[in-house]
Amino acid sequence: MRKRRKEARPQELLDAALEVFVEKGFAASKMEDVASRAGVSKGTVYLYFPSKEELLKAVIRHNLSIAIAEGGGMAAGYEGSTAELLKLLALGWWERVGETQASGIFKLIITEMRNFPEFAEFYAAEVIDPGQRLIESMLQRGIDRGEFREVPLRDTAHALIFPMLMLCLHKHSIGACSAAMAHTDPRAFIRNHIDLALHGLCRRPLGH
Amino acid sequence: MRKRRKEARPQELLDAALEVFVEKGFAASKMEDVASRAGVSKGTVYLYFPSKEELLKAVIRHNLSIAIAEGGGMAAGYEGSTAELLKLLALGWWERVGETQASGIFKLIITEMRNFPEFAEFYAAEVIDPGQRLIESMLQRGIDRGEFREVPLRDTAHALIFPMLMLCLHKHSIGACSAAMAHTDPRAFIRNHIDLALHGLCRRPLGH
Amino acid sequence: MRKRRKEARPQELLDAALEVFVEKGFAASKMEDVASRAGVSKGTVYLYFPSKEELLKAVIRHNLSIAIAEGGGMAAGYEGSTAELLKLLALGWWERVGETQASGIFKLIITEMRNFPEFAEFYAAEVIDPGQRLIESMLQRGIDRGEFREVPLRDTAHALIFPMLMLCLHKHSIGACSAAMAHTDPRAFIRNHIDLALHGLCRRPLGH
Amino acid sequence: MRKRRKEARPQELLDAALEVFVEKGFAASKMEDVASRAGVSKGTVYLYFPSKEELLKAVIRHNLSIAIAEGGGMAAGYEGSTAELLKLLALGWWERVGETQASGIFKLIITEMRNFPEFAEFYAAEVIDPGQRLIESMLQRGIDRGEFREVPLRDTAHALIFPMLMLCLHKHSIGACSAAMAHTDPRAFIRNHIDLALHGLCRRPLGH
DNA sequence: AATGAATGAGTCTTCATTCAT
DNA sequence: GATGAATGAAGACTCATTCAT
Repeated sequence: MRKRRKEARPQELLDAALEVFVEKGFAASKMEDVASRAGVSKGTVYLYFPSKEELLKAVIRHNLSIAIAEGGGMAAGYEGSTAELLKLLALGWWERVGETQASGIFKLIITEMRNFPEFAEFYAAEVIDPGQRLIESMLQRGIDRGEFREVPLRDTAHALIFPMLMLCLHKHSIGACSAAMAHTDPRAFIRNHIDLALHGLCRRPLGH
Repeated sequence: MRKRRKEARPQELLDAALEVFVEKGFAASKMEDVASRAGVSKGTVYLYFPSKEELLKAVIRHNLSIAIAEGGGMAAGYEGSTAELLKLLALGWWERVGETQASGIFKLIITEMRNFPEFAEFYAAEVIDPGQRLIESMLQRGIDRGEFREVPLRDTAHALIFPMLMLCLHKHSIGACSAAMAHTDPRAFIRNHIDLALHGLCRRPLGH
Repeated sequence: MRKRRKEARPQELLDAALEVFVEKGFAASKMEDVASRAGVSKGTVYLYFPSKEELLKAVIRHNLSIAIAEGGGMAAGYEGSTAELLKLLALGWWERVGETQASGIFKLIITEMRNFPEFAEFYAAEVIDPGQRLIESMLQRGIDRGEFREVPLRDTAHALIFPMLMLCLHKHSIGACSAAMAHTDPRAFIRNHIDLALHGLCRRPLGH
Repeated sequence: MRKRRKEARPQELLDAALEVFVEKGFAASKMEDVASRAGVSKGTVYLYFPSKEELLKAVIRHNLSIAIAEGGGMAAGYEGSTAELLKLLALGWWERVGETQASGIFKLIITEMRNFPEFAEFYAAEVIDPGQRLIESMLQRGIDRGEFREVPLRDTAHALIFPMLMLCLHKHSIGACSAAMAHTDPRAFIRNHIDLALHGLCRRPLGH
């Protein structure tokens, strides 16, 4: 237990740090809050991360990896309709990222990117580009297979992704303030959002 | 430099504060930065706002008023098709809010809402509710006039609004980091987004 | 009226300053408080006194002069018993100093002397010394006339003066906090104090 | 210098704070002065007291407790003459309070009471009342035993106490400015003060 | 002379970071 | 490895003082 604990420390600290950073924002977060949320003392954090800033970077690297890893893979080798695939992808991503604490990473990124422009590069290269390429390739697949009409790939990809991100942001801002304001059913929203887009994408009316 | 401009000062300070707060985040912003961006000294800010927190509140109140004021009005008395109206509304809002500094307010709101939950109430009552009701009423108009198919009003309204907000956030986070990452043409994106949604909304294929 | 006002300014400012300084202490007093209590604006104070410190010095000089002026004179040429003279002197001083705002000067002196040791010299030379000499000469008069027994002049003078000063301090500290704690009847206290000193507590001389 | 002395720190800080506050006055005292007089750095004070004002309150509570504790007790069970008892009490109190740093508390109280009226209540209830009752009961004892003539208890108690307090104030104001002005022999003064009160100035009761 | 907007030095207070235990 | 007392740089805020009007 002691031993296991020790090896789990960095992970526990990253989780605690993510929570605190997302909740308060990086600048307003205190190392002591991170420490106590992880159940250790102030000094201990410094045994694993040399500074607050490095902790932030580690938090971002770690959680973006998760988001990235969850994004890929699903699409490859899928046989069914692209419409179905898009819906599966969106709901799967939500389940594996949006519903976990890792979803907060997007709030963090948006908040802190201007203070740490070094993230921009990393984020663009590792998250935006692959994500965009993934969606664009799926749109292209739909177009190629005659499912979708011709649409501008980039803007349409964004139009598909943005509401998903907003859902994450919403959850960690106003949605965290009171139950009343939280989205009652994010999955229903996602289904509707994809439906709407698909209706708009498809050459002919979808059957319902 | 000692100019006497008591009347213009509050506005200048609010503008400077918005810029700084959006850029750095509230906690990481220094009052002195706000002051110098407004061309005054540290102490002067306190002649007009009693504390950093009150300055934030004033910034939010002021800029949300702007966003609200721009949102309403346009729809009333419009005679044309709802599709056209939606598109006009979206582009008009972008022009009058999205393209101005006031667009940063949404980043600020999302960032700071958990630290100042009092904003949540205000924001929900004064921005989200009216905005949502506006969009929902337009959707209903489209449905009533036989332009749109039946859709869930709330989720669809969100699906329409979220990409607009993301555009604002984008502009003030990654979009501000380098020209390369800025959205090359937000208006084209909006047109495409609304097009896509309208395609999805309309009972029959739109003519192009 | 305008003209008269102008000439009265310094006096009005000194009075206002004394009140504020005695109430809050010098360091905690704001020039603006002094100004507004005198019914003028911040800048005006500086037309009459070059700095807060100089204002303090002026306040002290001015009010000590009053206390000094009231102290002397009365004794000279008095014909009656020294006991009577002492009582008259004490009550007269209370009436002319203790009951006026000028009584606060002693609180101010005691409070600020260590911060402005330059006052010590002035105070010692202009107030303590003359006051002590006055009382001592009266005690000597009583002894010379066979009214009083031989007592140590200096300590006895202090023993006579200290309660008078404490009465001033009391009035401006705890006595100012609530009516309940104010001395109900300072004159009765003074009469008793002098009586006690003159009379003695004991029915007959104690054996030592 | 990083010593680990959590236990002794509060006491050291209270002592340093008393000195500084008495010397400069509360408002003019800097936390850093308190810290350095206690041999620690600025930040350390805040590990033990949450604000300057709370530090003041703690200083006052702590030192008044001392003054109170020293005041009581002595009188109970004394068998000798009341005159002797009064003298013992006065000299004992001076030795245990007046000669220590704690004597400064009276200057602090008088100075700050109007700024912190909450002290007034505490001070009245815990110091003035008990002190007065103690002296009054001793006067009553003297009267009951035929040692003293009938005197007004309250005013006479004040007349006995006030010079003792003035001695404290004197020590921390003018007495601290130069050796020349310090009371050369406070004990002699006290002895004389009590003697005077006990004895009376006059050879025989004055006729009125 | 009088005003009060503006300034910026000075203080309180916080918190990332260090290091003796 | 873990702790938490201690540090001191940094930032919010105040207010004596100045000066254009």
